[in-house]
Amino acid sequence: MHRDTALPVLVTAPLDRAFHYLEASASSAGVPPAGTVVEVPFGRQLLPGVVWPEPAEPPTGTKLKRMARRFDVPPLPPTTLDLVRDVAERTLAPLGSVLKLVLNVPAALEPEAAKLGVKLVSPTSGQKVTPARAKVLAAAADGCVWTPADLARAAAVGTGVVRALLDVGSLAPAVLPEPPVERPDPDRKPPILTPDQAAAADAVAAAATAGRAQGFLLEGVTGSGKTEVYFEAIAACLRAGRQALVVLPEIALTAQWLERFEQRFGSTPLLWHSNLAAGARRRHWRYALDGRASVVVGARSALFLPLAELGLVIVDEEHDASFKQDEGVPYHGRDVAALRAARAGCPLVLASATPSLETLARAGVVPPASGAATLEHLRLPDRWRGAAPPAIELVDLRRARPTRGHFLSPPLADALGATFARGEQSLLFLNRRGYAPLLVCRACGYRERCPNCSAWLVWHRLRGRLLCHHCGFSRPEPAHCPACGTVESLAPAGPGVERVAEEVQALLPTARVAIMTADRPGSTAALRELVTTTTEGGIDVLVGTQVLAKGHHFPKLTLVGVVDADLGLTGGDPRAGERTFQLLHQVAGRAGRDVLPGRALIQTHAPEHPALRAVAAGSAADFLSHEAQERQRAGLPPYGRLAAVIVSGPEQAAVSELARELARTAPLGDGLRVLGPAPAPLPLLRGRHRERLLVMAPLATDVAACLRGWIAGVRPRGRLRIQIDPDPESFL
DNA sequence: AGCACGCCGACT
DNA sequence: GTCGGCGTGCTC
Repeated sequence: MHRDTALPVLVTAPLDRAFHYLEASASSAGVPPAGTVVEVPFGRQLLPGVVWPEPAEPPTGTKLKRMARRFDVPPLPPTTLDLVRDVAERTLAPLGSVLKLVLNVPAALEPEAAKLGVKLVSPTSGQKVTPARAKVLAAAADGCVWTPADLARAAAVGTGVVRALLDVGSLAPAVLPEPPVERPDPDRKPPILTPDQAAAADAVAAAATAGRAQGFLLEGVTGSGKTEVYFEAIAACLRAGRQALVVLPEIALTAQWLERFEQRFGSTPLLWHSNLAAGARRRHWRYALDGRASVVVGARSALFLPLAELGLVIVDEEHDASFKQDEGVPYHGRDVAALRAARAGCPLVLASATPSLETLARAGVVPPASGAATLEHLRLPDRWRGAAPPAIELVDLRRARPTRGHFLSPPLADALGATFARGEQSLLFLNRRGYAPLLVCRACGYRERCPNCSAWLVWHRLRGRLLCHHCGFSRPEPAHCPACGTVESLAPAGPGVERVAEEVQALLPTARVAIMTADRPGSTAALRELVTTTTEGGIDVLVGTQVLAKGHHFPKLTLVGVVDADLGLTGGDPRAGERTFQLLHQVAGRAGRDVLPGRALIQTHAPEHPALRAVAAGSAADFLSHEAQERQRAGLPPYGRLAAVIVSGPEQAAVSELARELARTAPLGDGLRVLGPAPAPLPLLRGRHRERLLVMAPLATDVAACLRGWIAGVRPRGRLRIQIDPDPESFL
């Protein structure tokens, strides 16, 4: 007879501490270890949570509640609990919010409903055996448990026949065994590597085999064969009996990528992304935890899968801005990957053709931020199969002007015509959805703006609507000016992809032109189909946004046109130049990936901008060292710390007042500086006014701790919110 | 995050 | 007289 033990439980609510509970049932086997996944009554709801390792004093004078149940899954590994702590610490998010990222798989915790199949009982149970029934009985003669649908298909009959045999008792219900999880085979088809690839692969593989916590920057241009390198590192990790995790931008997770994996390893890896069906989600989460998953490939949320035997972490396209989460817990996938690898004591590979300045500094390519470089720099200098890099030219729009109301300069229009005439494909890149970024009244100058945001309404002509790209507000396109009433006076200003596609179609009436954006309705399937059509040569000119930059390989694509290279350079983002370089380099690299030589034309009003000159020269070295110097001088990341504090609320005056109060109470010392408040980049967003303070500090300062203390002293009243991003990537 | 409690304005 | 707005505080 022993007393109930009180155990601290961290619940998936935005709270920063554990609460105490009595064990689910006193008779259950042993005290649940830390990491045990439980369900507890919290307030008047039931929430999932984990038994938390930090011993804390149970509350006095309160009657403890009892846990509702223990879920039938293995305890979360200690490294996952460490990760929750690490991420909460760095992002200033409550522990419970981070835990929610791990446990955000409600179905995975529930016991699986046993799937029922059918199996043969007695082939000669005396019933009348029709030819169709005979076929089913023959198919089921192997004694295996079949799903009714599979059995009917194998016998080439309808499912009705199977049902009938169940009724007469020739077949009986039986529990379907779980399908075995495919294991990628590390020795299935090792590729022939170039000497550079082999050297890089050996370095990472050695670290994976030894279980060494070592970081690598794998740098190589598009087509240089980075994927083959980390496939070999994955193979080494598999041979060592550990799990490998590959994270890539959601959009780069394509069928092509999976095919390459399957060719190398003979089976597909475990997938993890936001559109996963509920059943697959459940299975994959459990396989990650129970060790049946040996290779997981996913978007940034895969970083929170509870992999117990992690032996390798790879971040592909590590520079990609989509690794940064801006809502909820503001984490950066690249940093979380580093934390995971460090906690697991395993190698980390950051791969990119255009690494971020942060990563270049850690690899010592530009001066390291503090002390020595920590990443080993692996380079793949050549394009795979010797394909030549595209010839990149800047088109100065101040000289080569498009005609009024058009957006393609004469050189780009000519190149499009010539490419089409040769039967080759072109790609036009413009990071702007819709037909035109705004409508202007020719009579009175009125412009349609969003009622909830400081933004113009974008005209989507194909949908016949005006849309706000920030809050989703939409209204039908007006027939007359809402201000002065003039009919048919609203004129589009500036280009979107729809308008550029229209211009191409007018220029090349017989060309097959398609628009590719990520937001199209029914996007995933439609997008995949468009990629297939294009690969097969069914499209001549593809006009699209950012989605075009990633992952696809179109053999006949030889011309890339960038309609407006200056879009990303406006605004005060200190990373604007770096971003522009990375994006344009990647887009230009889409041209001529196969035997045909590629060409890229980049239209700009600022051909002298260092980022654009670097793209044109195909060399980043000068630009990056210049960029590094600038950041060093300004004390910006990676040479200093930067955090954003955004105050928002429905009333401008209250927002201003709170922002000023924050500025007044800002902690001084430790070299910490607070700039602002100033209007945030979008001063009105979703009906909320926003002001921003920027915090800058030397690397040595624990900015998270300073922010914690500072914000704790200020109570936001009413509907005011204080939002902290300890590492703002985009400044929205 | 939920969810209750509690305190003030316009209705059957 | 009550219904319901949301500001405030708590959850073992």
